[in-house]
Amino acid sequence: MSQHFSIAEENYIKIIYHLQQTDDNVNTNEVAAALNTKAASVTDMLKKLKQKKILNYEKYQGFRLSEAGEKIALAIIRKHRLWEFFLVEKLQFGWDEVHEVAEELEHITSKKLIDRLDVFLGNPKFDPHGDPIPDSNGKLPHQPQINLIDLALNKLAEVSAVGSQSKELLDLLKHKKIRIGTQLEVNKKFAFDHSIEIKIVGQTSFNISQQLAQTLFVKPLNK
Amino acid sequence: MSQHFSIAEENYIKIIYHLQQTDDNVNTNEVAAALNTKAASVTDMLKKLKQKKILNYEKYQGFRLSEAGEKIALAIIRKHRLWEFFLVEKLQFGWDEVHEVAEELEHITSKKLIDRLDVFLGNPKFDPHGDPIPDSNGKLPHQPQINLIDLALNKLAEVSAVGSQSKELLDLLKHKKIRIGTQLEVNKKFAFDHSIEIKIVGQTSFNISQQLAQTLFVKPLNK
DNA sequence: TAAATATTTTAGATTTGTCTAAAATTATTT
DNA sequence: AAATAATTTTAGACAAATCTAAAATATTTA
Repeated sequence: MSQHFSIAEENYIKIIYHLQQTDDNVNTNEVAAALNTKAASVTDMLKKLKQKKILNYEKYQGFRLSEAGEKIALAIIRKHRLWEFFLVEKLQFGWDEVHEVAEELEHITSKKLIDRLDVFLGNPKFDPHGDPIPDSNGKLPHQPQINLIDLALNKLAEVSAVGSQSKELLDLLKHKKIRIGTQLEVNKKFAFDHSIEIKIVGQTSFNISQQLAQTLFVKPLNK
Repeated sequence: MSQHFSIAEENYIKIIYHLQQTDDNVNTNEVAAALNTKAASVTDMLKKLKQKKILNYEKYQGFRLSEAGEKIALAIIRKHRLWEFFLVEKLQFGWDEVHEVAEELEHITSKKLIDRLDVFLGNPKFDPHGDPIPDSNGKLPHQPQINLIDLALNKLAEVSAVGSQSKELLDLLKHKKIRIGTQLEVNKKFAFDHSIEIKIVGQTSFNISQQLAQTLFVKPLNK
């Protein structure tokens, strides 16, 4: 029946999925960089994935996952995000320390396990970083969020997701006391460096860089 | 620092640990049979484990884990049994369907994860099959008791421990008026469903399921 | 558009864990 | 204690996933 994939294959599938969200054609070097490996190794794996009908790929022409490949990617992402939710909600991990552990847990194969875990956690729709969790059919919940940098002035909004899971970013957010669900508004935008002044509800306002504002996503609240 | 072991190595370490509990010298064929592999493959791995100081091994002379090896084995067994407990208590798996999933989960490396899971589960001392769970230092809980299912017929015994603290189990035990110190004997064992008929001192006898009998531990009394 | 540069693929090696078949060693029988 | 049987190890091969170095192709630039 359904094929089995090695951990190495799964890691390629997942990375290619993420890369093709922004690029319409993924290329070898990007994947090599993301997986911390060499271009030659990537080519070898691409051939294998193509042969397994997971990948649409022609030599030198770039590649994308096939429909079957996307389904597999979403199943892995579902596992990753549900485990992250578990680690934070049930085992009191910080949201900045769950990523590596979830990288291992996402390769546990039992479908029954993950569907039961989903129920046990109360069918969460978003992981601790605000990323949407696919349901057991691979459907992603829709979330109408915008980039913080595009938020209108003095409009209340709620932080709904972060653009990366890097230690550096999470450390900065912890320090600024910004987390998923934090309510804030933008008071001023500075043209000089594109930094913005924000005010978190119940705190005094402060400045954040353009770079930070671009990695934060918010859901406007109708006040 | 502390070495890292592959999944294959961990599986060998675990099997050798289990085998050396009953044999004083483990041999190649036993391991091959237990791991569903060939004797030649076992020999290859033995050399590697010896070189890593995990195994006391001389050609043709049989082998046992070194002290370091036993520590590693106990850490893996700890993970396996805690995950089994989690699956049964939190995700409503049947006690008979957890083994394969736990075989995968036991190789997740994070020590922090497993210690937090331990706390989350309430520091259980026995897994759903009644097997003792090593603590975070690798110490096994002392167990001078036997499983109720192994109690000889018509031999008086005293309930000394329960295999879990789950609400469901405790609810059932309350209803059946079974608590620590209760004196009882087994009158009959039924092969069909492995249920047993027990008689609590001063009460009429009744049947209990295999599952319940396996979560109860008793200390035989010399009457 | 031809040359220079960057990207991608191929060729051939390496490591891990496995295998089969044959040789070496140990254990058992008669 | 010699012959037979069983076990264990060695030798050599293979698949998966990786690597380096070189060749092939595509892209950019002058």
